[in-house]
Amino acid sequence: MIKYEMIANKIRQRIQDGVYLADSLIPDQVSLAKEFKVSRMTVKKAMDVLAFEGLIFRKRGSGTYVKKTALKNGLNANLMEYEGLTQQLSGHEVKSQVISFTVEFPDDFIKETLMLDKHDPVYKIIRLRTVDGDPYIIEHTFMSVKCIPGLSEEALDTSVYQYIHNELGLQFGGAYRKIHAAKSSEYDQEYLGCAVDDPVLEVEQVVHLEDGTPFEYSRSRNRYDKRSYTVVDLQK
Amino acid sequence: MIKYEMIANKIRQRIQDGVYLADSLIPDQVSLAKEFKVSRMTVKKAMDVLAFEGLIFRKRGSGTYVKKTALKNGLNANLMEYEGLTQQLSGHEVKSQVISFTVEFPDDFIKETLMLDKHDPVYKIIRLRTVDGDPYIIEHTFMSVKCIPGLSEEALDTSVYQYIHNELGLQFGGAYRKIHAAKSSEYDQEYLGCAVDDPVLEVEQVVHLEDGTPFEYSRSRNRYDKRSYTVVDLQK
DNA sequence: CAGTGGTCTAGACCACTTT
DNA sequence: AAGTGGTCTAGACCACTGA
Repeated sequence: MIKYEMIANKIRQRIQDGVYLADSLIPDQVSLAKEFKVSRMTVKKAMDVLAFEGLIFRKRGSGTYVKKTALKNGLNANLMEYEGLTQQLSGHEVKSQVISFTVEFPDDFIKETLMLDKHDPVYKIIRLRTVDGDPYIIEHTFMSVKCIPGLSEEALDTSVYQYIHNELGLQFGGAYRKIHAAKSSEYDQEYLGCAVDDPVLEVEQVVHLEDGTPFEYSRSRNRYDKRSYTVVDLQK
Repeated sequence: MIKYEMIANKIRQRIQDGVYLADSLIPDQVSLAKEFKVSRMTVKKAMDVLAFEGLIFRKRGSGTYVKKTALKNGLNANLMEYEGLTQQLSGHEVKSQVISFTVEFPDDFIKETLMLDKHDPVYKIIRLRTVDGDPYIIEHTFMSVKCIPGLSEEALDTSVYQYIHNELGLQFGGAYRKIHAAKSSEYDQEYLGCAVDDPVLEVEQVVHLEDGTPFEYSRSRNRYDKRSYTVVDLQK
């Protein structure tokens, strides 16, 4: 439907198919505009998309090149976004076991973090995530009831994010994450089945809606031998 | 010089100054185009910049709004990019102590990771980074000599990245990072001065040039009680 | 239905690189 | 000097929102 996306898709396909080789020039914008029968601005916008994805880079006066790493990091880099554990480990049996699901009034920290009034209740969720039966992550989540009404244990079993997006029609606006190493607590050891001297990888995050409203604060403690956190920095 | 950047700067300033309030509408693109005496496309491009920075969001048919979190996360979020430790902790005395600086031929892993021939030498650098005299990070770095010729101990004392950018005139193309928790080794304990049962936060990274050439592989082991890794996800 | 932002055009000028 | 990508214009049409 949208022209510049269709052109971006076609060029991306050509890179993937080796029509345009890594580390070499691709046709100039004027030629591509002629080929696709669009204006040059539209071609440029398609190129902006591919540059954003890290597939190409441009040198003014010189031309547009395919990056050396286009095929290696390229296509899946975008899919590696944080969509929960479910999407990341396809081919394995990923399960969520709800250990507790309650509602309470927020303490001062949660109240400030989620920009709530002290009388606004929050869900408090503790979930154990297992892969092929082995415990990987124990996750403590606080979510604003005001933002996310009608959350049920059923939605927890599948994907909370799908519930928010599909059922409530809300858009995400991003997240702020802090990653630590920590000593495992007895609680971690019990649920993750890790040794007393095993550390854990803790990911603390605040997730926002499109308008900036923070709706979730969570801390997930990951078995250090099973999980790492990856970041792709595309130097925008 | 560039119009859309100047307009973006002015609008950003107005958000910062409270002329445009958080969680409320800003003037439509046609009005702004008239005010700044430019075409609407140019205003839109300025808005694209601010949307990318997470300051505003747009709803087709409705208007352009300032995000609730514009002031809180907004301006510094972009500066928080990875520029080494030096920029992150201003006001403290950050020092780099070079523990070893040698050149050798790459092992198989480094050869593959940096896309080298087995006869291409690499720098091997071990540095201890201290803040106000306290050890924070021990960093093992491998850099391609072919990519970064003429690296000296002098450049290590200040900033390797500045040397690459200013002296060699090379552009960065981003990085791929993997963050783990790990048990501290005797080596860590010696240099970081941490206890036997202290974990470390390990950041493993491959840094690329603009054209995709990987020029650095490094593993930095951080004192778990002093350092964490933060990620801002703007949901592009 | 009026107003909003998103897309697209055809053409212009500019900054820059390469020959 | 020729060719590249970046910016900008004035105007058009579209999809969507909200009164």
